[in-house]
Amino acid sequence: MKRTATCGALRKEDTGTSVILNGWVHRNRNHGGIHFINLRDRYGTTQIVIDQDAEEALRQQAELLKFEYCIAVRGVVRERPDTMKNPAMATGDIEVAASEIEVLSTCKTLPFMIDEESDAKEDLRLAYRYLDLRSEGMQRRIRLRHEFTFAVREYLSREGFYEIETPTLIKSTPEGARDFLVPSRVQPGKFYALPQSPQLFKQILMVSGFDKYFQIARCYRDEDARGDRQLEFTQIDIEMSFVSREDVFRVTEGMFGHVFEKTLAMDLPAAFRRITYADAMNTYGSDKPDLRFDLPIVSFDAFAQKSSFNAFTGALESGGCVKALVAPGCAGYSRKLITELEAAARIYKAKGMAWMKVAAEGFEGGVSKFFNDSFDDITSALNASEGDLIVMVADSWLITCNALGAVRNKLGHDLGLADPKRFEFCWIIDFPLFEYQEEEGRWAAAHHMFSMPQARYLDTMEADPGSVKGDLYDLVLNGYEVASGSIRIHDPEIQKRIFRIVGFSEEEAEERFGFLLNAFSYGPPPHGGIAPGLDRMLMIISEQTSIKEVIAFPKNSVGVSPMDDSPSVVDAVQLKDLHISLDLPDTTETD
RNA sequence: GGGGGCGUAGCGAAGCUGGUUAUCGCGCCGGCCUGUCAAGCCGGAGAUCGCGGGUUCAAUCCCCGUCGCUCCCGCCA
Repeated sequence: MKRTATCGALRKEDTGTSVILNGWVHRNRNHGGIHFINLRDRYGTTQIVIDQDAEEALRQQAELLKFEYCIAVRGVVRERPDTMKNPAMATGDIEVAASEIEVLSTCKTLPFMIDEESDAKEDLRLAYRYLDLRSEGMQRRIRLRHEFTFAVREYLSREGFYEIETPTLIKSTPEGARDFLVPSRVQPGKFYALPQSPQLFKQILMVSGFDKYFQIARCYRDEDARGDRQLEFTQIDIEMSFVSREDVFRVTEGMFGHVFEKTLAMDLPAAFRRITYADAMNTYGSDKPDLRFDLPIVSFDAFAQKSSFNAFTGALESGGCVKALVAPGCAGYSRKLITELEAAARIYKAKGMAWMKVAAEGFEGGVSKFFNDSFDDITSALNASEGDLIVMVADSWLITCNALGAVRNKLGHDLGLADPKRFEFCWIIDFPLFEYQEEEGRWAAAHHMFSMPQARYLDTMEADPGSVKGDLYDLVLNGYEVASGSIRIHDPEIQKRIFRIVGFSEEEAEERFGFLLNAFSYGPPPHGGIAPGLDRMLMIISEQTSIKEVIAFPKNSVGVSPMDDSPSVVDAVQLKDLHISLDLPDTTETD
């Protein structure tokens, strides 16, 4: 019995039609005389009825149907009596009166119920992912993922971009994240790496003249997972020639505008807000600020300076800073709640968090005695009023920013200021090009070595690497970094200078990136690009906090796929073919 | 590498400053039931309380170790 309609299709207008439906038994309700089955497929759910006057054989058959049996039903569409309509169901005006049922396959007792969202533990869901994917929530998110990538392809193709595939077996480049390695059988002792991104290849495609490129590209990074990070993930990789940052921004904004309209029926602003890295850190304590709420961080240096509070003056003397954050209406916070806020600050290495409550006539509690002299000046500088809680951190600039940024995020969350239905994009620009590696005592590329320094720093780059801003940018959405990109270096002389600053010898550069540098000696065009993370983006717009919810077959937090049990031990024969011998730690099980 | 949380029937949870037969909901099995849509009612089966060791007259509960999962810090050019 091949289906003539899907389980989401039938409406009042189909009354009287004879149909065949195929699907899974979602619910089965037997009332003795009358029998209801909710039949489910990708498209929806339709109520099947076996009436009291149906043939005895059919009624007995219905009795035997269990959860998730895959069945075919022949029947006639009929409108439900008015009082029996279900407005919560798309097909709730009708039902199908069954005349024949065929069991296509049976189903064992389920390890967990197929509900809208499963409440089973994640590992169990992943072990039975094929069942978990039947849930309404997973079905909806996988469909959203399809629609999203479809809209991306639609927009970029229309803008003249070519989708070009790049290899997934490539040369290992030790910079950046750890590579996943793939041994070569034919070349004993040699390894391919899986790409961390198509970075070098897309730049080479620019040299080849494909001046607008994109790819929905799988990337691999052998680093520990996080809620928003998976060791295997997908990015929308984009690169363009003869462009400036403005062109990359325009395409990205246009693309997401199109995608949000198509997938969420939502209008985005034509251009996204821009914040410099320094401003983002100073005001929001993060280079990926959540702009759905304000809660700005304010400098407290001036008040700290003239106070007699040693923890603050000490931080200033050692070159640090003091910053404050107003928690609106939180003067009633208990010691316990304040300690929880402090814990958020401590995660990011703050040694402590000072606080005081704003009362009508002065500060109360915590460190108030040091600052009551400046009550009016402080409340006006911080825009604080009675009933607020002021929290402060004194430390190095970076620790202070990060710590208060964490407190800000916690407050935004706890006070319900972060509306999950709002999507606040912003560009973070003017990133430093280099960062100093304390342990190694050298400068390193903050992003990667192929990003262009901004023109005004070209003369002073070697003299003061720390001050150099790159033509680098991130796209941030609701507190997550969702894309990162830059204008690349196409001038071999500038590239050589960058290598020198990060302590990369010409031999080393030649060994690792020789093919790229060589390509760049054959008329490379100026170019730049960006790479939005598809999974993370989908996670945010589907209001999830785990990236696993938008990936059909994700790995768990330790890189295992409980369904197919990868990674796994392999045959000695396979290893021998690959010229590999194992040197395992004692504790490792090898089955 | 480090820190927090969790592990009790097929699933989700409760219990535990140590004490008879380990509780509840869902699912499963049997019965009843003519309009439900998380159907309802009655009955039943199902748990070496993650694993190992220790303390104790007595351990699901306390202690030590270990394994697994989960979130976070580090890491992620």
